[in-house]
Amino acid sequence: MQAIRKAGVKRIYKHGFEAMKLRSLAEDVGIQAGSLYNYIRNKEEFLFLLLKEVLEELLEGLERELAGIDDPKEALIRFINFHLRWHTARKEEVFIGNMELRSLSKQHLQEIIRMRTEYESRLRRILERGNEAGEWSVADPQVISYSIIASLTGVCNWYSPRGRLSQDEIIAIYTDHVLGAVGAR
Amino acid sequence: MQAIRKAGVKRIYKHGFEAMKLRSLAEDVGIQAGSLYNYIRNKEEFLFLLLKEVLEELLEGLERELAGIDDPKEALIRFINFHLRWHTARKEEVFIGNMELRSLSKQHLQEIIRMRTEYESRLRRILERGNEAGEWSVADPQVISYSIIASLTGVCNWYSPRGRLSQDEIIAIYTDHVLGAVGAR
Amino acid sequence: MQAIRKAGVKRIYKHGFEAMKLRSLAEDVGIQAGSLYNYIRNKEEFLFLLLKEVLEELLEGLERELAGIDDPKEALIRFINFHLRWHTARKEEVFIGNMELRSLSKQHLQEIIRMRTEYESRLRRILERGNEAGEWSVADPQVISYSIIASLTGVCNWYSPRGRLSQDEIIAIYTDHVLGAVGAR
Amino acid sequence: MQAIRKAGVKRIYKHGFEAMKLRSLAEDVGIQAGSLYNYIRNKEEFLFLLLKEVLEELLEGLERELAGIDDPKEALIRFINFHLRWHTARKEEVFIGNMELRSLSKQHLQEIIRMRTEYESRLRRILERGNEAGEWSVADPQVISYSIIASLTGVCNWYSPRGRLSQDEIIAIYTDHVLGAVGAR
DNA sequence: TATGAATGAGGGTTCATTCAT
DNA sequence: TATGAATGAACCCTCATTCAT
Repeated sequence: MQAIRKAGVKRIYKHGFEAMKLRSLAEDVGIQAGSLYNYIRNKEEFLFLLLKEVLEELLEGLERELAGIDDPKEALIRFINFHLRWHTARKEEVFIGNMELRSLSKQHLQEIIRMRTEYESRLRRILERGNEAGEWSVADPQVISYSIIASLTGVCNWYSPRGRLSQDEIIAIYTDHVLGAVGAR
Repeated sequence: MQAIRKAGVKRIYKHGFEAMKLRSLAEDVGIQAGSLYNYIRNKEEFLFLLLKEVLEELLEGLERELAGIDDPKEALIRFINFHLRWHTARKEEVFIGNMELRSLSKQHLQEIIRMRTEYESRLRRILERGNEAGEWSVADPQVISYSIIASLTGVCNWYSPRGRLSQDEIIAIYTDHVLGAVGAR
Repeated sequence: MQAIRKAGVKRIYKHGFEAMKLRSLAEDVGIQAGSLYNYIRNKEEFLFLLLKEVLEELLEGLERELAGIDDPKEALIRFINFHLRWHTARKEEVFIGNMELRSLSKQHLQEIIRMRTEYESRLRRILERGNEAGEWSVADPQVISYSIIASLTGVCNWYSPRGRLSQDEIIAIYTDHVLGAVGAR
Repeated sequence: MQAIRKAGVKRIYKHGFEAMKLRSLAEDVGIQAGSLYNYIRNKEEFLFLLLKEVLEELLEGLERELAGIDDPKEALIRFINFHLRWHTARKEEVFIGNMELRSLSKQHLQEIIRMRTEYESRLRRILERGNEAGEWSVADPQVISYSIIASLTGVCNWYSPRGRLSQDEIIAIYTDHVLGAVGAR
């Protein structure tokens, strides 16, 4: 099953979910297409479970990262750090999570959206707490949280482990950038 | 033909390019599927022409917006303004341009990428000119240009003409945000 | 379309509806399987339309046969005559109508059942009118109408145009049999 | 094994033999599909054995019912009685025996047909003996035997233990009906 | 006897595309 | 330019059946 998951992520990342043929996926793991159905109920649900698992791990990871952190600036820095690390390390899964939502059923889409919203709201609350603490003065925490997340997530469009910049360098650049944007440099 | 274009944009935006059936597209404009081929060569080329036209207008628009502007800060402000105005006004086409690249043939993809890169490079050069002019000090203009564009483009994921914020308010928020980020507030 | 219908009846009669492959049906009429879908919406609906048309013609035929007949005995004789003629002449379609109901969707099944019930009720009413007119005395017109119809319909299990008995001989035998059964010989 | 038989009869009666999935059948008796093959050789043979057993019991039952009866009228009455009792009590198995013959292999079909023919011939011989004894005068014993059996068997299309009529009432109606038909009321 | 994973052969259906009219 | 019937290649999914454990 883990092999199917892995092969699925690779294929979906490369060709898109609709273009991924179950026959090819099966071939990747060395079984017949029909045998896949011992592990998945259907193609759409397979995608859903993939995305759900990613989001669950993402949420848990963030939870752990922010546990016990009260200072808003420290929290923001950790958020940036965590988000970038995650979105470079598991770039493929993240990419799928942004691209293939349209292939989900209505029900499944709702659940995924719910989890994403929950994740995003963590950043919004950090920004709000910073406002309250006088750490910075962000005019519209909602919009700015979207802006920051979009900006950070964009990294997985061009990041490569063999690229010019290391993870740490990227994190440094973005951290400085975002802190400047909220006025907390 | 313009009717086909319009219907195409709507359908692709709503369900994705692969999920858009030519039969449905034909129905939208009141003809039979076969008749579409009097206007398009095939489905993939239809997508390509759509995207190309959008990018051409985008590039021309930016050209006009920045014509004769030498001051980097002024240029940056105008870039933000233009990009947001465009990405809220023609949100659907922009969205497609970000999502459906995978459905293009290799050749067509290259051409689209080239145009996108050209567009992005305008912002990078603005950032570089600001560095040279001492207007700000952006550590990595390449990365920061990606960051800014991702952040601005993200607006089309949530913007609605009937939403809480007007175009102008959104522009104000983002302009302040980005200027802060580069240290030119 | 009529060719498809004809080929469909033959195949369903011979191998059963579930066993009829659309590929074979298409082959029978000299087209590809996919082309069938220019004429039918899906396999199940094809069956439904087949059965519905048969039943419509059956009902219309009976209507015409009994039009203006008041005498119950005369009506009964005509019913027997009509039913047998129909069930020998269009034996295959009738057979399908009795065998393949289980392959219909709930909705379609209901509609077919409704038409069958309507047909059966004609005989029941003839029996009732005979009771009222003192022509005969049938204890339970409902049950007896079922019994008569089952008995007559059974003919299509063994009838063959090249068999020992002609249509007319069969009709004579059954007419005498049924009249005796209701006590009107 | 008896559990499988029972579950099989139920499923086949309800959805038809082709529509009965071995997976469902296995689920009904609380095992996996593969385990069924410890009890059956394959799906088709399972059906055959089902039908054969039913017909064997039917034949034996009739044998016992008619043993030592010489009088044709008495024999006819007993035949009607037996057939109806059987076809109401074991309606589901009988129904299958009439509907699912097409799913049998050629060999198996022949054997089943042989048994059915044997059963039917008992009635034909009763009618013939009645003719010889001057008890009645049936023009075509072959056809009339088919007619009577079809009429009686039809009862399992509408009979319900909780219906308007009891088994005994139904038997009374049919007996009177058939005796009238052969002219022996 | 039971499991459960695997097989492999389709089966219905879809859909971009073609082409004679 | 429009039609509509046809193509043909695939695709997802099903299911009886097998077999190592």
